[in-house]
Amino acid sequence: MAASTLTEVARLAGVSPATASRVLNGSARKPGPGVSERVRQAAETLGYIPNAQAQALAKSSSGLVGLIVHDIADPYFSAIARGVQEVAREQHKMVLLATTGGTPADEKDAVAAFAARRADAIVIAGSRSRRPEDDKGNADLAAELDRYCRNGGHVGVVGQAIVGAGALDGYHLVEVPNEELAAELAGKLAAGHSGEFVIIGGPEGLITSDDRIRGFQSGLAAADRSPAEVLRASFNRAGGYEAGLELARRIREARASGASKEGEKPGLCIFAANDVMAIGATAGLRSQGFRIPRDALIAGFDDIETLRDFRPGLSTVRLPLEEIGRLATLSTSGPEAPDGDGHHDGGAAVTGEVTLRRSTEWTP
Amino acid sequence: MAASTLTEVARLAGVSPATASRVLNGSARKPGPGVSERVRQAAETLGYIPNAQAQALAKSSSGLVGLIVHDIADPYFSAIARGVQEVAREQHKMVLLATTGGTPADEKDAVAAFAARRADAIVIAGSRSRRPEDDKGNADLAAELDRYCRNGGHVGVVGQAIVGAGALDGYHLVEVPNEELAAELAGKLAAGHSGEFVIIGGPEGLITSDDRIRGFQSGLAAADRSPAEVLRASFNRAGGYEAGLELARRIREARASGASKEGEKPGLCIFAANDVMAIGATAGLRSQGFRIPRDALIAGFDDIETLRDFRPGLSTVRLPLEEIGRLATLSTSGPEAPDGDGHHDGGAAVTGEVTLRRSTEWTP
DNA sequence: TGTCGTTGGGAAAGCGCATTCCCACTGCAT
DNA sequence: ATGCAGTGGGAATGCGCTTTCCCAACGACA
Repeated sequence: MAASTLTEVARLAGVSPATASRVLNGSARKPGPGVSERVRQAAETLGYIPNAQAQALAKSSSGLVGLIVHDIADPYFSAIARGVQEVAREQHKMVLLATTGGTPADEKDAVAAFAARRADAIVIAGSRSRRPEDDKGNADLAAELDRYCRNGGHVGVVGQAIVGAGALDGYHLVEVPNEELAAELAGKLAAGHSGEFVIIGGPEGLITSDDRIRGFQSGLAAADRSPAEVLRASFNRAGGYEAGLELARRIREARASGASKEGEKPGLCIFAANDVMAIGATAGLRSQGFRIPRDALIAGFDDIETLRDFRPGLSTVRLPLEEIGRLATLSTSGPEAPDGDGHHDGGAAVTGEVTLRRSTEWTP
Repeated sequence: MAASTLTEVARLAGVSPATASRVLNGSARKPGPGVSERVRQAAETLGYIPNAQAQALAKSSSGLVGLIVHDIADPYFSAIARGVQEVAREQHKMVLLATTGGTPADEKDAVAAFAARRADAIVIAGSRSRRPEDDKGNADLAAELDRYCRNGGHVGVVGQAIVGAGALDGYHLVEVPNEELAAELAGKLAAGHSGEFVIIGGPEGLITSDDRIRGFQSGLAAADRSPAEVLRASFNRAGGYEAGLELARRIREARASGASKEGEKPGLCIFAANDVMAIGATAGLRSQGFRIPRDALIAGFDDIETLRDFRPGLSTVRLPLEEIGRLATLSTSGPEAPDGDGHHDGGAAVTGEVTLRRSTEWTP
């Protein structure tokens, strides 16, 4: 038994398919009440479910929103996904999920797949990269996106503009003031910590990471502190863990050389470019017997939900992740917001909040 | 500029649409090499992207996998989602996401939407409910699913059979031995704890929760212990937190009445029906000044990834969540596995592992 | 009473593709 | 030279729905 079609419903109701279509889907023309009732009855008894594919084909709009993330199980992305999902639901759309691990080539494939499905909008979360080895991939991705936009698609980008993408209509950006917030964080940390700073960042070229690092450094500079050394690792917990091990080694050396002592105010304050790295670093340090904030201070970025139950409370920058997902999605469908701030589209901007917790608070 | 169509490609290549279709999509009939090359060229220069909607309509198979979860930002679900996503990717399918908060009515809507999109398969994660107030919703959901299956759809269910769904072909179950594992956990905990047990469960009727509670009780019984009292709360962190507050009150009373003393081996061992509840409960207790495992022992269930960085290490039952997602998805597309175990389909089963950590380990 | 605007419904033309025929042509055995 | 299977390509149909166009019936107005 195949699913019943509009034609069958129409026949049962004794009307034409055209009429049936008019009553069952929100058409401009409203048929007479008697007819409507008959059609609705027929649809009910047949258990009619409209074929969305056919609808999409006929009116070339699919009711689909594509979402591209690095990893859906990463709390940062799943929070954004929740926001996207909410808006999609409100708009009676469905979200199509693609996870890419951040590889531009995979992201390009995802965009192509979304385009093939004629998704009404695409939301891209996750940092773009500027690494030379990704140039080719980025160019391809940008080309794919441009094509998608030229064909009438809308893309909402979280964080930063797509490298190399044209300034087309259809691009919408949710700006995250990573640099400013990182600077502010640095300032506040510098006020409470007189020792050294070190940064755990993602791979060089990862824009979000770079922005945060740059911001942090400039914040340090503004507080008359010398620039922090930057450790590079992958932009996830594993990377943070690695870096944590390395830092443990250094602390141990400092202790051995007498440059610092256990029980003293820690000489090191770590800034990890995102929370999961901070968590990883904490785990790495802990595995070597070091404690936060006893032996080192540490701060992260994002304020992912997981932190609520992380001990010690991690200092970080609160980002309204769910809201970011919402905004990115809304921007793709919203009214063509009047442009006033120099962007080529009505992009939205969010703000964050520096949140100091116990991980950067040393008490004798 | 609208996206170019197969017909345009065909015209450019100087062939018929039929031929173009044959070369660009894996058809059984392979056109001659000269023609193929021309068509491919034309497609390339036009930037042709096949319209998946039209393809789906024509061959009635959409390459879509629907995934239904309660909340995509819950680590339990996002881990499963990751598994589903992986398999989908391997099979060159895309996943459609729906989050329902566990409401049967919403789940029914999601199934209908997936059916409308002619999803090749639907994976339902998240516990079904048996509560009377959900009877109607469950029945509707089951009816919707039955219809979907009868129309040739495949559904993969995580955990337990759909209440009220017929024993149709098309249902595939990934069995999770919640009851057995909970019993095993109870046994191991009873070996190390001579005091009282209390269970924090989800709402009565939530099958996963009920299964785990029943298992835990029978495990206690097997160890000659009296049944634990069951506290009911919502099946998430907030529910756990509530329960944690209540338990804090009780511990305080016990202390006040002299029934227990601070610094003594805790008289209470808590079993939360899932990890996020356990985490919530821990937070609730902590907010009242109580510590784990100093003032109470606690264990959870699932071993979500978040636990890796949760202190104290939470005793739990390790479930291969990602694998569960994978299996559920594979089961919907796999070979019609020979049936031998009495199920009406080739359902898969996973196993878990009791994992004891510091949260249930009291040291003076 | 005749004409004109309105209304409610049907017929038909796609939307972009897959696929089933069908045809022209080749190479081979008879 | 005739028949045949086999091959590579095109024409046409249909997937299920929307939407434009068209037509009949109806009321109102002069």
